[in-house]
Amino acid sequence: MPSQCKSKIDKNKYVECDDCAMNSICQPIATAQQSINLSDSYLHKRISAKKNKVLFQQSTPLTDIYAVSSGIFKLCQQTDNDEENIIGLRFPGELIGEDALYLKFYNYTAIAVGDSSVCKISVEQMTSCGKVVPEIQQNLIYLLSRQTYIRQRNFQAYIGKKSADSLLAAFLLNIIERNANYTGSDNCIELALIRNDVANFLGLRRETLSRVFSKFQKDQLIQVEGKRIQLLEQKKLIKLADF
Amino acid sequence: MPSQCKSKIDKNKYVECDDCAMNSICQPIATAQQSINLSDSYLHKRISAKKNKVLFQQSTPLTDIYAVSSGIFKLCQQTDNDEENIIGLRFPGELIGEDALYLKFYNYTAIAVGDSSVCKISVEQMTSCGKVVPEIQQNLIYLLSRQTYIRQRNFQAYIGKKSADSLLAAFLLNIIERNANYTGSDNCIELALIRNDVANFLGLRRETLSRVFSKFQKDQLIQVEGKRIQLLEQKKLIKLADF
DNA sequence: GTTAAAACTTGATCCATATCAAATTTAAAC
DNA sequence: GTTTAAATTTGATATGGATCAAGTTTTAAC
Repeated sequence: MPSQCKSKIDKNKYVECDDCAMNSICQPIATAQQSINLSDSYLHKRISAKKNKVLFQQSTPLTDIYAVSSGIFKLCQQTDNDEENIIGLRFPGELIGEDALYLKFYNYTAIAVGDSSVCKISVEQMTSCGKVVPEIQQNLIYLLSRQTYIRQRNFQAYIGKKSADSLLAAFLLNIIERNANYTGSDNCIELALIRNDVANFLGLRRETLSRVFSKFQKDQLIQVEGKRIQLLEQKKLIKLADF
Repeated sequence: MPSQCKSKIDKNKYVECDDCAMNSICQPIATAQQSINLSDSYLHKRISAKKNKVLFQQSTPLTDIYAVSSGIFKLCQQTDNDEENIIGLRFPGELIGEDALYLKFYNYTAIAVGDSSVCKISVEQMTSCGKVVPEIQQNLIYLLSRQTYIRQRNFQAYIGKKSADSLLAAFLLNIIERNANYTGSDNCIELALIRNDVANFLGLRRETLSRVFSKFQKDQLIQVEGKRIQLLEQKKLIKLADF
């Protein structure tokens, strides 16, 4: 039996630090000498970001990496044909910009979908700290290896999928899984994204996406009420998604 | 004018250590005390892997991470419907299995496409070394951040693309870029993969892929001779790929 | 080299998604 | 609250890729 789905997520709710990917590099560290509180040096917590706020622009030099604290961010790239492609989404507890650690430049633009908030770490200052506190290095390794795994899993979810049904099924399962800790539900989500953005991300037209949503509802696979989407038949969706 | 393309790549050619993603964690490290040669402790160089050799099976515990030294490996997953999905390819200089550092389990099966070779690092032994030689940690951070970037870039290349034309264009540009250092060519590749595997990876049927290959040749975008593929109109392909 | 199997290509038809068009619902601005 | 714009849905038609079928080429086995 599916777990109860809260009718509305508290807009002011931040992700728990324990559920945040940045946790390993933002918590106080107990060393032989003392417990260092890093929040004073390189960490800024829960900075508010209004709807459509641009965290950083594609091609600008890396200065900070972020973790989503509340809300959703979309990662966009301009194509040669001057269209905007959404190439990723980030939910509470997830990192933004950490893939620029290697390149030193951001390679997409990050935009707040609705009113949101982020925690922010200065890369320069963290690197300085890392030279004197080895634990920071170890924690960064953990963070990056976890991130590598997540990226791979995300890639697998979409590569080789073409049918609109399997794409939407994969998308819904993916975002609900990624938000389960934050929302407290493993079958339901309040998705602030408009359909147009979802279609853009999946490479479908909005009309097609709308039709698949309608079909899934008719077939009793999902239930939609405004922004709220609930999965009714998780197993059938997994089969559809070809996981 | 496109650079000359060698008619055949030397089958016995290994990737240069300087061009290998594993480089940062496999080279001798100069410490205050001494230069440590890690090849004695956790590194096995250039192990031969015959065609169809399985490096590791999906769901088995992580023991080693690999770098391709020569040849190509395909990463496969079994779906619920018992089909084999190719969810990734690895070329010389690229890592395999490093995304399991977080999960501790491999989440795909790695198979040699043709006769190949790999360098292999024991995770357990490397971790032990890392505790006494801090430089190893720093190098591992570099490696993982680079890998995170590569994954993101790879993801971007395919997400949101549906047309067979754009998928193949993106694929060709992607693999030629990834192999440029190894092959010495930025517009040409000898692809050991059979078309069936390419189609599987891209989520197309082999007939469709064949037709797109034919069309690209007719339109003078590429030139194909057996396994050898040369890009003639890189700019048009970039436009097609919607990069 | 000969034979058999595997890989690749091409054609015809069918179906899923894109496209074009218009109506309806929802959200934002005033 | 009213007005306006944005988002979403639904219908009709066109198109691109899947599917089925058969032939050709390439590769592997002997």
